[in-house]
Amino acid sequence: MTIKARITTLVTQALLQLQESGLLPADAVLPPVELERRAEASHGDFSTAICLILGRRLHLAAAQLAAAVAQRLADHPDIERAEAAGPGFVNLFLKDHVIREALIPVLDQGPLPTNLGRGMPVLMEFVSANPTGPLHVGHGRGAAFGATMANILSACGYRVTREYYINDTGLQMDCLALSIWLRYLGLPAHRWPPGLYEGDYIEHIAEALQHQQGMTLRPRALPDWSSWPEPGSSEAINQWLMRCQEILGPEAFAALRRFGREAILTDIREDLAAFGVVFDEWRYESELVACGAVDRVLTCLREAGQAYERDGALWFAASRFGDEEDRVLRRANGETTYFARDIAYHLQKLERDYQHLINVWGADHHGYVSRLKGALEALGAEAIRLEVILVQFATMVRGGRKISMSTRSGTFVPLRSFREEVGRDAARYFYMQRAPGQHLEFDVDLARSRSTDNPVFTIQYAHARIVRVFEQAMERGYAFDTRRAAAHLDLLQEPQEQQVQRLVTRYAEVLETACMHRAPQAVCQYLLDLAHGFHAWYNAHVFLTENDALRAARLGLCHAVRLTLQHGLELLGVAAPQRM
RNA sequence: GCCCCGGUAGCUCAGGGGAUAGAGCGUCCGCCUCCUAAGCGGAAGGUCACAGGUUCGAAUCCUGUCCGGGGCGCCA
Repeated sequence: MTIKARITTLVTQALLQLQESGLLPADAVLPPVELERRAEASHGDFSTAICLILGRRLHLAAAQLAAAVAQRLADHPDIERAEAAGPGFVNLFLKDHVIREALIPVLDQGPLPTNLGRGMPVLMEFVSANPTGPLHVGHGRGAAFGATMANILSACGYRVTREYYINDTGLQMDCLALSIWLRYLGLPAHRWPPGLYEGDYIEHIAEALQHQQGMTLRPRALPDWSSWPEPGSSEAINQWLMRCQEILGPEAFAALRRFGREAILTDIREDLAAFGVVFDEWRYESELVACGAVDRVLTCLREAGQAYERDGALWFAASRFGDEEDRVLRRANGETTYFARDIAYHLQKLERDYQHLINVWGADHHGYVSRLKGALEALGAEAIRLEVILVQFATMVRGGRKISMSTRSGTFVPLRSFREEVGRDAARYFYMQRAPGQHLEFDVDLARSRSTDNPVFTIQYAHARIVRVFEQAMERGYAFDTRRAAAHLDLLQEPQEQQVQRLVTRYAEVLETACMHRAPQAVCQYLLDLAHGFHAWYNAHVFLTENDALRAARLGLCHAVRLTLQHGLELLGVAAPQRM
């Protein structure tokens, strides 16, 4: 239990006592007590506006209520001082022993996991980039956010499964196969129909294909490209695809598609692993299609009267569920749309043993959310269990110049080169510094700087410094044990070490806040605060003093800080270096 | 045209009905005989875009306006 939860209970009990004593009406329904941490030291460790809220609801004088609450709490052994302030706030100052008692378990085991989630199984889907090319920096933000959020949920007692959904059916995969084949046959890209995939990676895959298959996918006579449909025409891609499939035959074409898919997935997997992002499940859309799940969904929607035929296509009545217009499920050519397959996928997700689903999507999908939820509702599924977190795009700034990212503009900075440029640690941290729903401006130069300008460096440096302190202690023959440290924590009376102790014991609250609000940026901010608190302390006082008891206590607090930094950095996917 | 996100310190952004609005960077002034000065302390810096409204109380909620970013396919 966090200190905050404990004190919240105390305040609630005080209010109940006021009800018993008649100061508050016995039949009043008490709103949940909320405690605030305020920056202002004179506002104590916690402050609450509960009396203002009650005063308004029950038409009572808030200041008098606050005084009564403060009076009830003042004698509690955990409370140093309780005072009514301003128009009706109650400010609470904790006894030092409350902080110390919360600190002692951290000395032994590091920060303890909280149990907010009570083991609830959660499926978290993120990245899920189409296997048509390497990841770019836009995917990087989703990857960093998904991985970090999953870590935080997990640290807060949820049972999290991390899933990557592979969109490996549909037109885009056909285009990938065609692109590889054209490159393999040596046709220069400027003669391809526009909309196909170019780039070095296509060439590498074509080379690998040749390496593996030789020239077996080459027709006896090279196609006379000039007789193929004009690349610029609107139907060029479809016609080129048809010709390609005629030449290769369905099986070879399918094999080509799989080859391209696996090559790209291998690349994506390696890229993510190097970014510290690991998945538990990789699900193929093609398997969903193969097992008939998509067809079943279409049948169900039709039977439910929520789908109809028009212009040769099958439509979902999305407008009945708050969408602007109805949406196509199956095209006139018989192909199902991405939308139809995604309904099947999410229906299947809901049927698996998860109580809650979280999707991390790029902000460009925002219009898609209501449509998907509508379809799930139409099928009688609990769409409410699906939570979609939209991650806004990131802008890169290098040398004062913006490099804008957009799906359409085609300015893709590959995640790999970006990661190699700024380093994994800075990349992961900077991506998480801002709320997911906010546009992010990524300062590449700042992320690269190896100085105090850079928050991730400040934090890592604090960790490395503590490691160094312990090395020095060893060299001087000072033994360290946590029990001795725990026994002398009461000697830590300097303002900086008081501050650091409070920061350390606040960590669990920060995690719970970050978890509930889906706000990993709170962890970044906290770690920076803790690092600053530590550096200030380090600068003001010598830890390795001659005084055995004081030294033990200071080393103990150092140790707790280090374990907390390490824990937080691990959640963010950032290294906690031994030295710098 | 419709939809989403935003406008808070010079810059990048937290906060998102409650007290004197915060952090990092930048600027200015200080601090090493000492465990990493890759550090620390202090100062200056604000009409929370604008106008109405709700409220005992609005940066926060509502409406409108202006400005910026993004999205709107029988692609995925």
